[in-house]
Order: sequence, then structure tokens, then C-alpha cells
Amino acid sequence: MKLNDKQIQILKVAEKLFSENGFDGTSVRNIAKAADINVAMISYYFGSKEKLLGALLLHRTSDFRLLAESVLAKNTSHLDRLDALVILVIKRIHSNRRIYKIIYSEFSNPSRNSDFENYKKQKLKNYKIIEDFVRSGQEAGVFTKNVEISLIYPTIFGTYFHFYYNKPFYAAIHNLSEDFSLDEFVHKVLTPHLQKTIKALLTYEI
Amino acid sequence: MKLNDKQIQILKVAEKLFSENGFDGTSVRNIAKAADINVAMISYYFGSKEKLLGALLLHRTSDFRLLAESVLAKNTSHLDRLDALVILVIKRIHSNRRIYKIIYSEFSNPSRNSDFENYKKQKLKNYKIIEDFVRSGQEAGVFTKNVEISLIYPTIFGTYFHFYYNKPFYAAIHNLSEDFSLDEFVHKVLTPHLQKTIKALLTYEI
DNA sequence: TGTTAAATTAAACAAACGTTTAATTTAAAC
DNA sequence: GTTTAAATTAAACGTTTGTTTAATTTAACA
Repeated sequence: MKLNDKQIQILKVAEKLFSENGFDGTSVRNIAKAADINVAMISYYFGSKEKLLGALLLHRTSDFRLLAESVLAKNTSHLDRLDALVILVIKRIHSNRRIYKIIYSEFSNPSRNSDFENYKKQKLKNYKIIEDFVRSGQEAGVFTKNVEISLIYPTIFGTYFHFYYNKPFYAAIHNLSEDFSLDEFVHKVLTPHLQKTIKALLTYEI
Repeated sequence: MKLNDKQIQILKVAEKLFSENGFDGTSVRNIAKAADINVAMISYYFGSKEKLLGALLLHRTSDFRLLAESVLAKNTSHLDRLDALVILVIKRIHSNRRIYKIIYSEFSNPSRNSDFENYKKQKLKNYKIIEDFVRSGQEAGVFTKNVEISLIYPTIFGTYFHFYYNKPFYAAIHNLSEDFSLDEFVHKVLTPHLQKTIKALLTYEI
């Protein structure tokens, strides 16, 4: 599906509003006003509000898989590659956080079951990659055996999003101003925490 | 605020629908129909839809703090108390998962800033409890020093919710049927994973 | 410059929204 | 049994919702 500049502009605005106010909390008139276009343009270009969401997901969920594979194919130690993978995953989540927030909100919504098939397939492929990597590390004797591999991604994703959702709360804990640099916190605090957590998990005896 | 049976019945239905379809995705008519009452009863009893949400949060968020303090005051090792705390936290999240999902969805919604003051205060108190406990463990030489304490709760909460939000996906990974026992998975897989993760994090050298 | 298709608009649509009204039923108190 | 307040109802309120219509403007091409 080819998108022109105007369509991309609409998607950008929709992404912002959906992630801030939810799908149901955002009206097509909100989007039209923020994008400075006529309401009818949304139906004209995308057909419906639901299809707009579908187009948005399709437009954003490009391939994480290739990046992960190239990181894990490097000729460094398992622990170094694990560190690099955690960095990659968090970078990915962080730059696409708005989209992921929408997916989180709408994925479990029974009335919006469709449009998520691509997302599911992609997620399964990504799981297989980390599963293979961890098993190779276990065979090499670097990682311990008794690890619930399927819960590694949830630990990374979940920690990021719980922090992100409760940002003002954690800003208060760290005595940061309300408009503290999210990028810096993610880079300097959250990423090392998760690198350490996952490494610890995979090397912890009993 | 005293609530009669009918009000509690309405809150129960509202909790279910809010957590399934979101606040904006649930109409007062949806609630009325599911609770088998007249629409006007919601305004009659609670004043408005927003105040219904407020009443729901107030009705559910009772004191986790006392439970946590009694667990941590036990005369066992730091690692044992840590295990017990993780169990308590997950039990708490699990039994209140619907409410937490609503809080997650609405807490970051700028148009719903109010009604969350109690939640914030409670969260800060809970943080202080685990902070004191970890510091005492560090002074006793059981836990390592270089730990981002503020990210321990997010790791537990986040992992649970990422799993919970993507339940069908993880059911597929584990070759479980669609109606597999969530309770059992949380108890037998998720809890040990998080116990291990947090223990590993707090004892991991460098 | 005239033709044609795409882009854009204001207006209208029916349906659904949260809330209020005013009338009626229920149930408790005296 | 009468009184009184609470509970419950159907109907209507004015908005807002997503979408469509039909008319107009824009822009590209011959």
C-alpha cells in the first residue's frame, strides 16, 4: 500500500492521539483537527477509523527480526551478544513506544481481534530467535538450564512499559523534574538495569 | 462511603467491562444491560460515569502495605523474605488484575488525571517498604549494592502484565489450549521465573 | 485552454453517547 | 391503612460519534 504525504501526516497525528487517549478516546474529528484536514479525508483515504488503525500498524511494524539476527550472528561472547540484544530490544520498544502502547491497549480488546495477525506472526518469529540463542548459550555452558525462555521478552517489554506508564511516579522517586529526559533515563538507568537483570537470570545457579 | 448490594453489583459489572473494553469503550448502557438495571441507576447511585470509576478504584484499592510489612517482618533470611514478597506481590496483582488493567489504561490518560491521588500515595508507600528491605539486605551483605531499586516493582508488575496482555500468544508458545488455567500458569511458571529473576538481580556480582 | 480526475469542503446522516426529567412502583415507618 | 422517602422506570435531552453525500476547488495533462 503506497501512502502519500498527506496520509502519512494523518497517521502520524493518529499515532500520537491514539497513544495518548486510546482508540475509543480519540474521535476522527480530533484527528482531523490536529492534522488540519477535513474529517471526510479520513474516510476518503482509509475507508474507516478501524482501517486507519490497521494502516498505522502496518506502516510501523517493520522487521525487527533482521536486526536481531545480525546482532546475534556476531562473533562475540554470549554475554556480550545478550547485552547487545537487550540494547536493541529496548531501543526498538522505546522508538516505537506509541505504537506498542496502542497495541497493548487494543490487542486484548475482543472487539478488535482483526488487524493483529501480522503482529502475532512477527512476535512468534522473534521468540524463536531468542529461544535459539539461549539454547546455544546453554549448550556452550554459559547460560544455566532452568530458565523460562518465554518470559524473557515479557520481562524486558513489561519493565519498560510499567515504567513508561507510570513515568510521573518514577520521576518523583528519582527527584526528577516533570519534563526530565526520558531518553536519558531509558539509556542510563533502565537499559543497564535490564541488561543486568537478564544476564543475572541466565547465569544464576539454582 | 457505604455501598449497598446493588451498587456493588454495578461496580462488579463495570470492572469487568472496563477491563475488557476500556473506559471509553464501555458505555453506561453496556453496564446497565449487563447488570440488568436501568441506565438511570448509574447516575442515581454514582452521579456520573467518571465518579463510578472513582468509586470502583476506591472500593478495590485496599491496603497492600500491611500485608507486605508483615511478610518482611518475619524472622527468616533475606532471600526467603524476598521470595515471600514476590509471591505476595504477584498474588496481589493477579487477584486485582482487572483493576490494575484499568489503572494502567487510564492513569496515563491526561483527561483522567484526578481520582488517582490515592493510588499514587499508596504506590509511594509501597516503594519505601521494598527500598528499606533491600537496603537492610545490602547492609547485611546478602544483596549486592549496584541495584536500581526503583525498577524492581516495574520488573514484577511489567512482566506479569506483558504476559497477561499477550496471554493468547504465550498460550500458543507453550502449546496450551485457549482456555488453559491462568491461575496455574501464574503460580507454576510466572512466579518461579520472577522469584528467580529478582533474586538473581539482587545477588549478581557486577 | 478545455477536459478530467483527484482532492477538498461544508453539510447532513443516523446512531450512540452521558445525563436528566418526571412519573411510577416499592417498601419501610408510623 | 396512610404517609413518606427511596428505588426504579421509560422517555427525552442535547452532544458527539463515524460516515456519507453532493458540490466545489485544485491540479495535471492534452
